[in-house]
Amino acid sequence: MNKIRIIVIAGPTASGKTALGVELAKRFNGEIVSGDSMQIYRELSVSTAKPTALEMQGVPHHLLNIRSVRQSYSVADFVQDAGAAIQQIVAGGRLPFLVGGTGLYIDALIQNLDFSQQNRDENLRRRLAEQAQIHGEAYMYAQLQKIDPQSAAQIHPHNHKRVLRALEMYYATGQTKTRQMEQSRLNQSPYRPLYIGLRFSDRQALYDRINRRVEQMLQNGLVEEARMFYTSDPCATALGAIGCKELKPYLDGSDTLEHCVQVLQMQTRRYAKRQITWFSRNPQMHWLSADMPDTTERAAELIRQFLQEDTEHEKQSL
RNA sequence: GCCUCUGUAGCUCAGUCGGUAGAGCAGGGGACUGAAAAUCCCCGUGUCGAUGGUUCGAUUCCGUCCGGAGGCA
Repeated sequence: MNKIRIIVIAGPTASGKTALGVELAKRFNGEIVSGDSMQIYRELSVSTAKPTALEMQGVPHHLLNIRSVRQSYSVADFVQDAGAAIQQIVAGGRLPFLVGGTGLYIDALIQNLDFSQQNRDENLRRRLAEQAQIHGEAYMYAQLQKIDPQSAAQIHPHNHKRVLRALEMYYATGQTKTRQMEQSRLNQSPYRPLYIGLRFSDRQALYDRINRRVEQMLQNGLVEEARMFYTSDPCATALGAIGCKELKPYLDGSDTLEHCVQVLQMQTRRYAKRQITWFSRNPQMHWLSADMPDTTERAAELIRQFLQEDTEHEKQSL
């Protein structure tokens, strides 16, 4: 069975992924699947720099606005939703482009990590959190060390969220996280990806863009969006989004707008740094300078080669 | 003009009873399998404002100068 060809466009926030993705999709008869954990939310548009209808230029986009801020969402949902969207695109004879900055989502999809096991249990999670309250986090970590010493060794004792998650995985299924991950890795990926990454040789140039984009968001109605957001009963997932939470002190009247904006810019810069770290470890990434005039041409050339190689590969296997 | 306080990391400041210095924040690096825009880990050399003096030795004590803040005229 032939693998599905997919173009992945990754990079830190504000690096120009959206524009590049649209331009390339137009040239190669493509459609876009958003690889972004927050643009799925209808109520978050300005703060997530979600592409506007104008920016989309008629290119179909999948997985935008598919949830309300009240609904949680996770990698598992994404792998399923994105997989379905890609099937649909391919069935229509078009080339899928996965464009986004959520490294975990992208890797989980392309590597076909297995989330089919029912190892998630909200009630269990709540009980574990209560246990942690009563006995302390160190106690929970010790528990994990006994049950699954391998993952305990990989998780820092202070990373409570992951310690509890590893315990949840075990208690929900009777199998350790280590074991489940081993099995998940055995999965064959149905995809044949071409990774294109956008980067800046000068970190400051990226930071300048981030700072300016936040200013632009304010002009586009960021404060209003944040105000609405907090009246919409947002779930924990949405509450983690960068954008609204930094403006909360201003909305509450406990800080100035100016200072909140500075914090927002700072948080966005840090987020970009984490994204860079994540994508840097992908050995298959083809890095292009985001601020060069010929970036689109170089990306197009990579895709041409990629599609060509793939065709030859298919001929050989016939 | 006089008096007082002050000048130490990018910022806010500790500190050294004289043996060349350390916190917070910022920043940098890293990890990452069901909240990932989340969560977590690691990283502190800087003409101690400048210049003379005392001293074996000065960022620390003394003098002068320069910058900043406040007070009195």
